[in-house]
Amino acid sequence: MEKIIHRYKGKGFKLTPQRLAILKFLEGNNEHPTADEIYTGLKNDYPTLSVATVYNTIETLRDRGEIAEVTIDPERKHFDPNTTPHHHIICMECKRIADIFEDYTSEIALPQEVVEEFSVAGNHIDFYGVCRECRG
Amino acid sequence: MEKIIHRYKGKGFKLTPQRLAILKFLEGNNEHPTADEIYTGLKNDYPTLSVATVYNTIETLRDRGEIAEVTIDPERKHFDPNTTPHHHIICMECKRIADIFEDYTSEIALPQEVVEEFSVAGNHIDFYGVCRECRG
DNA sequence: TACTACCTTAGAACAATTCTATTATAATAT
DNA sequence: ATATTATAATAGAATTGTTCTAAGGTAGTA
Ligand SMILES: [Mn+2]
Ligand SMILES: [Mn+2]
Ligand SMILES: [Zn+2]
Ligand SMILES: [Zn+2]
Repeated sequence: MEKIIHRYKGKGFKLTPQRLAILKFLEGNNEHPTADEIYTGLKNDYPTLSVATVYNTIETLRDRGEIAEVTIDPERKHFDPNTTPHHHIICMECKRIADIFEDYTSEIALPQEVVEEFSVAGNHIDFYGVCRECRG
Repeated sequence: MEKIIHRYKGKGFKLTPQRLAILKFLEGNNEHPTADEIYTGLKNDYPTLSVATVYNTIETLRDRGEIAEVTIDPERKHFDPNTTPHHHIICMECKRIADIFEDYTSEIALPQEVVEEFSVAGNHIDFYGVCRECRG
Protein backbone atom coordinates (compact mmCIF):
# COMPACT_ATOMS: atom_id res chain seq x y z
CA MET A 1 0.00 0.00 0.00
CA GLU A 2 2.76 2.40 0.98
CA LYS A 3 4.73 0.78 -1.77
CA ILE A 4 1.93 1.33 -4.25
CA ILE A 5 1.68 5.01 -3.41
CA HIS A 6 5.42 5.41 -3.60
CA ARG A 7 5.62 3.51 -6.83
CA TYR A 8 3.00 5.47 -8.70
CA LYS A 9 3.69 8.91 -7.27
CA GLY A 10 5.68 9.76 -10.39
CA LYS A 11 4.55 12.50 -12.73
CA GLY A 12 2.08 11.78 -15.48
CA PHE A 13 -0.02 9.46 -13.37
CA LYS A 14 -2.43 10.76 -10.79
CA LEU A 15 -3.15 8.43 -7.94
CA THR A 16 -6.89 8.83 -7.66
CA PRO A 17 -9.01 6.79 -5.22
CA GLN A 18 -10.36 4.68 -8.05
CA ARG A 19 -6.93 3.93 -9.44
CA LEU A 20 -5.63 3.21 -5.98
CA ALA A 21 -8.48 0.76 -5.41
CA ILE A 22 -7.77 -1.01 -8.68
CA LEU A 23 -4.06 -1.12 -7.95
CA LYS A 24 -4.74 -2.47 -4.47
CA PHE A 25 -7.06 -5.08 -5.90
CA LEU A 26 -4.39 -6.19 -8.35
CA GLU A 27 -1.39 -5.91 -6.02
CA GLY A 28 -0.16 -9.41 -5.28
CA ASN A 29 -3.27 -10.86 -6.92
CA ASN A 30 -2.23 -13.97 -8.79
CA GLU A 31 -5.74 -14.89 -9.91
CA HIS A 32 -5.39 -13.14 -13.28
CA PRO A 33 -8.76 -11.38 -13.07
CA THR A 34 -10.76 -10.08 -16.01
CA ALA A 35 -11.92 -6.46 -16.26
CA ASP A 36 -15.33 -7.50 -15.07
CA GLU A 37 -13.92 -9.40 -12.11
CA ILE A 38 -12.01 -6.29 -11.05
CA TYR A 39 -15.17 -4.23 -11.36
CA THR A 40 -17.29 -6.77 -9.49
CA GLY A 41 -14.68 -7.13 -6.79
CA LEU A 42 -14.64 -3.40 -6.11
CA LYS A 43 -18.13 -2.07 -6.72
CA ASN A 44 -19.34 -2.79 -3.20
CA ASP A 45 -16.62 -0.67 -1.66
CA TYR A 46 -16.70 1.89 -4.47
CA PRO A 47 -20.32 2.07 -5.57
CA THR A 48 -19.72 4.94 -7.97
CA LEU A 49 -16.88 3.19 -9.75
CA SER A 50 -17.71 2.75 -13.40
CA VAL A 51 -16.71 -0.06 -15.67
CA ALA A 52 -15.21 2.53 -17.98
CA THR A 53 -12.79 3.60 -15.30
CA VAL A 54 -11.72 0.00 -14.81
CA TYR A 55 -11.02 -0.29 -18.52
CA ASN A 56 -9.35 3.14 -18.61
CA THR A 57 -7.13 2.24 -15.72
CA ILE A 58 -6.09 -1.22 -16.80
CA GLU A 59 -5.44 0.10 -20.29
CA THR A 60 -3.29 2.91 -18.91
CA LEU A 61 -1.46 0.50 -16.67
CA ARG A 62 -0.98 -1.94 -19.51
CA ASP A 63 0.35 0.78 -21.82
CA ARG A 64 2.76 1.89 -19.11
CA GLY A 65 3.90 -1.69 -18.69
CA GLU A 66 2.69 -1.81 -15.09
CA ILE A 67 0.41 -4.77 -15.65
CA ALA A 68 0.35 -7.46 -18.29
CA GLU A 69 -2.46 -8.69 -20.50
CA VAL A 70 -2.75 -12.47 -20.52
CA THR A 71 -4.09 -13.98 -23.75
CA ILE A 72 -4.19 -17.66 -22.83
CA ASP A 73 -8.00 -17.69 -22.55
CA PRO A 74 -9.68 -17.14 -25.92
CA GLU A 75 -12.88 -16.14 -24.14
CA ARG A 76 -11.68 -12.96 -22.49
CA LYS A 77 -8.66 -10.94 -21.46
CA HIS A 78 -7.07 -11.51 -18.08
CA PHE A 79 -4.74 -9.12 -16.30
CA ASP A 80 -1.66 -9.77 -14.28
CA PRO A 81 0.07 -7.37 -11.89
CA ASN A 82 3.20 -9.43 -12.19
CA THR A 83 5.13 -8.07 -15.14
CA THR A 84 8.28 -10.06 -14.62
CA PRO A 85 8.40 -12.42 -17.59
CA HIS A 86 6.75 -15.69 -16.71
CA HIS A 87 4.47 -18.26 -18.24
CA HIS A 88 1.01 -19.62 -17.57
CA ILE A 89 -0.95 -22.81 -17.40
CA ILE A 90 -4.71 -22.81 -17.80
CA CYS A 91 -7.08 -25.47 -16.59
CA MET A 92 -9.11 -26.37 -19.65
CA GLU A 93 -12.11 -27.14 -17.42
CA CYS A 94 -12.43 -24.27 -14.95
CA LYS A 95 -10.22 -21.75 -16.80
CA ARG A 96 -8.14 -21.08 -13.73
CA ILE A 97 -4.75 -19.65 -14.66
CA ALA A 98 -1.60 -20.35 -12.66
CA ASP A 99 1.88 -18.92 -12.93
CA ILE A 100 5.02 -20.66 -14.05
CA PHE A 101 8.19 -18.90 -13.03
CA GLU A 102 10.77 -20.48 -15.23
CA ASP A 103 12.88 -18.83 -17.86
CA TYR A 104 12.99 -21.12 -20.85
CA THR A 105 14.42 -18.54 -23.22
CA SER A 106 17.72 -20.27 -23.76
CA GLU A 107 15.92 -23.59 -24.26
CA ILE A 108 13.69 -22.36 -27.05
CA ALA A 109 16.16 -21.08 -29.61
CA LEU A 110 14.45 -20.20 -32.87
CA PRO A 111 15.37 -21.67 -36.24
CA GLN A 112 17.72 -19.71 -38.47
CA GLU A 113 15.12 -18.56 -41.00
CA VAL A 114 12.88 -17.11 -38.32
CA VAL A 115 15.70 -15.19 -36.69
CA GLU A 116 16.58 -13.79 -40.09
CA GLU A 117 13.03 -12.64 -40.72
CA PHE A 118 12.12 -11.38 -37.27
CA SER A 119 13.95 -9.47 -34.59
CA VAL A 120 12.69 -11.36 -31.58
CA ALA A 121 11.70 -9.37 -28.50
CA GLY A 122 10.22 -11.95 -26.17
CA ASN A 123 8.27 -15.12 -25.67
CA HIS A 124 5.44 -16.48 -23.62
CA ILE A 125 4.41 -20.08 -23.14
CA ASP A 126 0.84 -21.23 -22.68
CA PHE A 127 0.49 -24.61 -21.06
CA TYR A 128 -2.81 -26.46 -21.17
CA GLY A 129 -3.97 -28.96 -18.62
CA VAL A 130 -6.56 -29.95 -16.06
CA CYS A 131 -6.21 -28.94 -12.44
CA ARG A 132 -6.40 -31.34 -9.53
CA GLU A 133 -9.77 -30.10 -8.40
CA CYS A 134 -11.30 -30.56 -11.84
CA ARG A 135 -10.01 -34.10 -12.01
CA GLY A 136 -12.04 -34.86 -8.88
CA MET B 1 -9.37 -30.78 -53.11
CA GLU B 2 -9.78 -34.51 -53.66
CA LYS B 3 -8.07 -34.90 -50.35
CA ILE B 4 -10.46 -32.49 -48.68
CA ILE B 5 -13.50 -34.34 -49.98
CA HIS B 6 -12.04 -37.64 -48.92
CA ARG B 7 -11.08 -36.34 -45.54
CA TYR B 8 -14.42 -34.88 -44.61
CA LYS B 9 -16.68 -37.47 -46.23
CA GLY B 10 -17.10 -39.11 -42.85
CA LYS B 11 -20.45 -39.28 -41.14
CA GLY B 12 -21.70 -36.39 -39.06
CA PHE B 13 -20.27 -33.72 -41.34
CA LYS B 14 -21.97 -32.72 -44.52
CA LEU B 15 -19.67 -31.39 -47.19
CA THR B 16 -21.77 -28.52 -48.46
CA PRO B 17 -20.51 -26.04 -51.06
CA GLN B 18 -20.05 -23.35 -48.42
CA ARG B 19 -18.07 -25.64 -46.17
CA LEU B 20 -16.04 -26.86 -49.08
CA ALA B 21 -15.24 -23.26 -50.04
CA ILE B 22 -14.12 -22.44 -46.52
CA LEU B 23 -12.06 -25.61 -46.32
CA LYS B 24 -10.50 -24.85 -49.69
CA PHE B 25 -9.71 -21.33 -48.55
CA LEU B 26 -8.01 -22.62 -45.43
CA GLU B 27 -6.26 -25.62 -47.00
CA GLY B 28 -2.56 -24.92 -46.99
CA ASN B 29 -3.20 -21.32 -45.96
CA ASN B 30 -0.47 -20.29 -43.53
CA GLU B 31 -1.66 -16.70 -43.16
CA HIS B 32 -3.73 -17.43 -40.03
CA PRO B 33 -6.81 -15.55 -41.28
CA THR B 34 -9.53 -14.15 -39.08
CA ALA B 35 -13.21 -15.02 -39.55
CA ASP B 36 -13.71 -11.76 -41.38
CA GLU B 37 -10.75 -12.39 -43.66
CA ILE B 38 -12.21 -15.77 -44.60
CA TYR B 39 -15.55 -14.15 -45.31
CA THR B 40 -14.02 -11.30 -47.30
CA GLY B 41 -11.84 -13.71 -49.25
CA LEU B 42 -14.83 -15.77 -50.35
CA LYS B 43 -17.75 -13.43 -50.77
CA ASN B 44 -16.94 -12.53 -54.36
CA ASP B 45 -17.05 -16.16 -55.46
CA TYR B 46 -19.89 -17.04 -53.07
CA PRO B 47 -22.04 -13.90 -52.91
CA THR B 48 -24.70 -15.55 -50.79
CA LEU B 49 -22.27 -16.81 -48.21
CA SER B 50 -23.11 -15.33 -44.85
CA VAL B 51 -20.74 -14.41 -42.08
CA ALA B 52 -22.75 -16.64 -39.77
CA THR B 53 -21.91 -19.63 -41.92
CA VAL B 54 -18.23 -18.78 -41.69
CA TYR B 55 -18.50 -18.68 -37.92
CA ASN B 56 -20.63 -21.83 -37.81
CA THR B 57 -18.15 -23.68 -39.97
CA ILE B 58 -14.95 -22.59 -38.25
CA GLU B 59 -16.56 -23.34 -34.89
CA THR B 60 -17.56 -26.80 -36.06
CA LEU B 61 -14.12 -27.42 -37.49
CA ARG B 62 -12.46 -26.15 -34.34
CA ASP B 63 -14.63 -28.35 -32.13
CA ARG B 64 -13.80 -31.33 -34.30
CA GLY B 65 -10.12 -30.48 -34.00
CA GLU B 66 -9.80 -29.93 -37.74
CA ILE B 67 -8.52 -26.38 -37.41
CA ALA B 68 -6.85 -24.55 -34.55
CA GLU B 69 -7.67 -21.24 -32.93
CA VAL B 70 -4.62 -19.03 -32.52
CA THR B 71 -4.71 -16.68 -29.51
CA ILE B 72 -1.45 -14.80 -30.00
CA ASP B 73 -3.22 -11.62 -31.15
CA PRO B 74 -5.28 -10.05 -28.35
CA GLU B 75 -7.28 -8.10 -30.92
CA ARG B 76 -8.99 -10.96 -32.69
CA LYS B 77 -9.03 -14.70 -33.20
CA HIS B 78 -7.01 -16.22 -36.00
CA PHE B 79 -7.49 -19.67 -37.47
CA ASP B 80 -4.99 -22.20 -38.62
CA PRO B 81 -5.64 -25.24 -40.80
CA ASN B 82 -2.43 -26.76 -39.55
CA THR B 83 -3.29 -28.68 -36.42
CA THR B 84 0.04 -30.34 -35.98
CA PRO B 85 1.47 -28.81 -32.80
CA HIS B 86 3.61 -25.82 -33.64
CA HIS B 87 4.32 -22.35 -32.37
CA HIS B 88 3.92 -18.82 -33.65
CA ILE B 89 5.68 -15.51 -33.86
CA ILE B 90 3.74 -12.29 -34.36
CA CYS B 91 5.10 -9.05 -35.72
CA MET B 92 4.17 -6.47 -33.11
CA GLU B 93 3.83 -3.86 -35.87
CA CYS B 94 1.81 -5.43 -38.68
CA LYS B 95 0.38 -8.37 -36.70
CA ARG B 96 1.54 -10.88 -39.28
CA ILE B 97 1.77 -14.34 -37.77
CA ALA B 98 4.34 -16.89 -38.88
CA ASP B 99 4.78 -20.54 -38.00
CA ILE B 100 7.54 -22.11 -36.00
CA PHE B 101 7.84 -25.83 -36.48
CA GLU B 102 9.98 -26.87 -33.58
CA ASP B 103 9.01 -29.17 -30.77
CA TYR B 104 10.34 -27.69 -27.57
CA THR B 105 8.32 -29.93 -25.28
CA SER B 106 11.28 -31.73 -23.81
CA GLU B 107 13.09 -28.43 -23.28
CA ILE B 108 10.33 -26.82 -21.27
CA ALA B 109 9.85 -29.25 -18.40
CA LEU B 110 7.53 -27.85 -15.77
CA PRO B 111 8.45 -27.42 -12.12
CA GLN B 112 7.45 -30.15 -9.70
CA GLU B 113 4.61 -28.26 -7.99
CA VAL B 114 2.91 -27.46 -11.29
CA VAL B 115 3.06 -31.05 -12.47
CA GLU B 116 1.53 -32.12 -9.17
CA GLU B 117 -1.31 -29.65 -9.50
CA PHE B 118 -2.03 -29.98 -13.21
CA SER B 119 -2.13 -32.85 -15.62
CA VAL B 120 -0.48 -31.17 -18.57
CA ALA B 121 -1.93 -31.77 -22.01
CA GLY B 122 0.05 -29.47 -24.25
CA ASN B 123 1.87 -26.23 -24.76
CA HIS B 124 2.09 -23.40 -27.21
CA ILE B 125 4.72 -20.70 -27.43
CA ASP B 126 4.04 -17.16 -28.54
CA PHE B 127 7.09 -15.30 -29.78
CA TYR B 128 7.00 -11.54 -30.19
CA GLY B 129 9.10 -9.57 -32.61
CA VAL B 130 9.24 -7.21 -35.55
CA CYS B 131 9.38 -8.51 -39.09
CA ARG B 132 11.96 -7.48 -41.65
CA GLU B 133 9.48 -5.46 -43.67
CA CYS B 134 8.36 -3.46 -40.65
CA ARG B 135 11.94 -2.66 -39.76
CA GLY B 136 12.24 -1.03 -43.19
C1' DT C 1 -9.07 32.97 -7.65
C1' DA C 2 -8.39 31.48 -12.38
C1' DC C 3 -6.24 28.36 -15.26
C1' DT C 4 -4.72 24.09 -16.95
C1' DA C 5 -4.35 19.36 -17.19
C1' DC C 6 -6.05 15.35 -16.21
C1' DC C 7 -9.68 12.08 -14.38
C1' DT C 8 -14.35 9.95 -13.68
C1' DT C 9 -18.78 8.99 -15.01
C1' DA C 10 -22.86 7.24 -17.58
C1' DG C 11 -24.13 5.79 -21.38
C1' DA C 12 -23.66 5.44 -26.31
C1' DA C 13 -21.15 3.28 -29.81
C1' DC C 14 -18.59 -0.30 -31.67
C1' DA C 15 -16.71 -4.69 -33.28
C1' DA C 16 -16.41 -9.49 -32.79
C1' DT C 17 -19.02 -13.24 -32.02
C1' DT C 18 -23.17 -15.99 -30.95
C1' DC C 19 -28.00 -16.91 -31.19
C1' DT C 20 -32.65 -17.34 -33.37
C1' DA C 21 -36.16 -18.29 -36.52
C1' DT C 22 -36.89 -19.48 -41.03
C1' DT C 23 -35.87 -21.67 -45.18
C1' DA C 24 -33.21 -24.81 -47.87
C1' DT C 25 -30.80 -28.87 -48.75
C1' DA C 26 -29.02 -33.55 -48.27
C1' DA C 27 -29.54 -38.27 -46.64
C1' DT C 28 -32.57 -41.92 -45.68
C1' DA C 29 -36.67 -44.65 -45.79
C1' DT C 30 -40.71 -45.87 -48.23
C1' DA D 1 -39.42 -41.09 -57.11
C1' DT D 2 -41.55 -39.31 -52.87
C1' DA D 3 -41.90 -38.49 -48.30
C1' DT D 4 -39.48 -38.06 -44.12
C1' DT D 5 -35.81 -36.57 -41.21
C1' DA D 6 -31.94 -34.49 -39.95
C1' DT D 7 -28.75 -31.15 -40.65
C1' DA D 8 -27.07 -26.71 -42.80
C1' DA D 9 -27.43 -21.89 -44.53
C1' DT D 10 -29.29 -17.54 -44.27
C1' DA D 11 -30.40 -12.78 -42.55
C1' DG D 12 -30.63 -10.36 -39.01
C1' DA D 13 -31.16 -9.72 -34.07
C1' DA D 14 -28.85 -10.15 -29.80
C1' DT D 15 -25.06 -10.43 -26.82
C1' DT D 16 -20.57 -9.63 -25.12
C1' DG D 17 -16.38 -7.46 -24.42
C1' DT D 18 -14.39 -3.24 -25.15
C1' DT D 19 -13.75 1.65 -26.57
C1' DC D 20 -15.42 6.23 -27.26
C1' DT D 21 -17.85 10.60 -26.14
C1' DA D 22 -19.56 14.42 -23.78
C1' DA D 23 -20.23 16.43 -19.52
C1' DG D 24 -18.71 17.46 -15.33
C1' DG D 25 -15.19 16.99 -11.42
C1' DT D 26 -10.71 17.46 -9.07
C1' DA D 27 -5.84 18.43 -8.20
C1' DG D 28 -2.02 21.25 -8.95
C1' DT D 29 -0.20 25.81 -10.36
C1' DA D 30 -0.03 30.74 -11.27
MN1 LIG E 1 0.80 -14.53 -14.15
MN1 LIG F 1 0.28 -21.79 -37.59
ZN1 LIG G 1 -9.82 -26.68 -13.06
ZN1 LIG H 1 5.58 -6.58 -39.62
